[in-house]
Amino acid sequence: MQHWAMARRTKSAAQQHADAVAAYVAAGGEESVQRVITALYGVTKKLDQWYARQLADLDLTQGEWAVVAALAKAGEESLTPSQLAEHTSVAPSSMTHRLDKMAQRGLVLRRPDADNRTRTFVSLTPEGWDLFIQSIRESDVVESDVLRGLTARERNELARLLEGVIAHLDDVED
Amino acid sequence: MQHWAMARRTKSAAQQHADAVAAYVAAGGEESVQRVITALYGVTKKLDQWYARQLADLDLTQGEWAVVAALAKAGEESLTPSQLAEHTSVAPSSMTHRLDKMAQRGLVLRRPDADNRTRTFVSLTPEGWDLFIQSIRESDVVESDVLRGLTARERNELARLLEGVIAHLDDVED
DNA sequence: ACTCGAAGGTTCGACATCGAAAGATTAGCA
DNA sequence: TGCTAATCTTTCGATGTCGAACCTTCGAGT
Repeated sequence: MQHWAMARRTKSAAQQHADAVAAYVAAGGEESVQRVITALYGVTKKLDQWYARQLADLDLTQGEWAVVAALAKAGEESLTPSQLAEHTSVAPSSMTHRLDKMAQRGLVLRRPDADNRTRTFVSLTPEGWDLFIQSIRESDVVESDVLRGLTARERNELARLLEGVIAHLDDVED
Repeated sequence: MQHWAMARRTKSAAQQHADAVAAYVAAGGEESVQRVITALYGVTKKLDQWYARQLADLDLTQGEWAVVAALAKAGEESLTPSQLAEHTSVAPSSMTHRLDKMAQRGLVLRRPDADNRTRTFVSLTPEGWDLFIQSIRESDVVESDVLRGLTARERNELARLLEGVIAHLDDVED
């Protein structure tokens, strides 16, 4: 048996995680910190891969989905293109063409602000809402699957800890 | 006091998290799942914003950093452009120009494989390693700051739970 | 009322990324 | 050996994103 036969095997997610943490710690990172941060990105990477496939099925871009989700989270309130750019981490100039495409497809609606004519309001159409709801339901299945290694108790504990991190997020130096 | 005076205020990270979970649950997602997944992305979003600033200081692209990190994780072994594309979630064709730029800058080194002349090995130069180590040390400071809302015990518990999720990641249907 | 600076959205040129196809090499097999 | 399929990298045309400049409109101060 030749050693290189195994050298090119695909590594498990756990092994990749361990390798990454080892590299970060070797470079001077603190272990408990790197374990958490690396694990966080390990999980989101796997989720992102699945989302990419789901979005391809819906013929949606990652960025277009971000717009739908941001508008859905805003509920009844409309958002401006600038606010959408901020929420979806993109340059305002990029939002113009994105909204053009989405409006043409009937997912969003642009409406001028009567009080301030430099401003434009964007909102979800019923089709946009349908897309959002359908997507969330499909995602929920996979997300549950990703978390199935945890008991209900552990899942709640995980949520509690992460929300504890979020609670202090605004205090972090920008 | 007018109600709209507060309507445009920037929301706290915790409030944004709560809004997002509410929207997902309203759309049919299961609450405990959505709390975890949403919190996960809430934390990484904040981290991504900080990384973006740090990378801008180093005059590095997100994608270029991903290449440096992937090579560092591989340790002494070299990786091929295809493997790098796989690891950094990018099309192989995109890797060509990226490596061109990085090689010209002296961060990576392209070396032909003597055994298989269609293949090319890529490795970090000493300058690339320096960049990696410097970056990790700077990141570690902010990452620690992000996690400072947790006690040492909680941080270990968080790492344990996330690693539990990762352990089952390979079983998830692709 | 007038001016000037700020804010919001869009246009523009430059560049990164993508998928498809090409080019080169290797491995399998008759 | 010779043929074919597979693998790996690169090239190419199309598209999305970015930062800067531009245009319009609002608001504050005189």
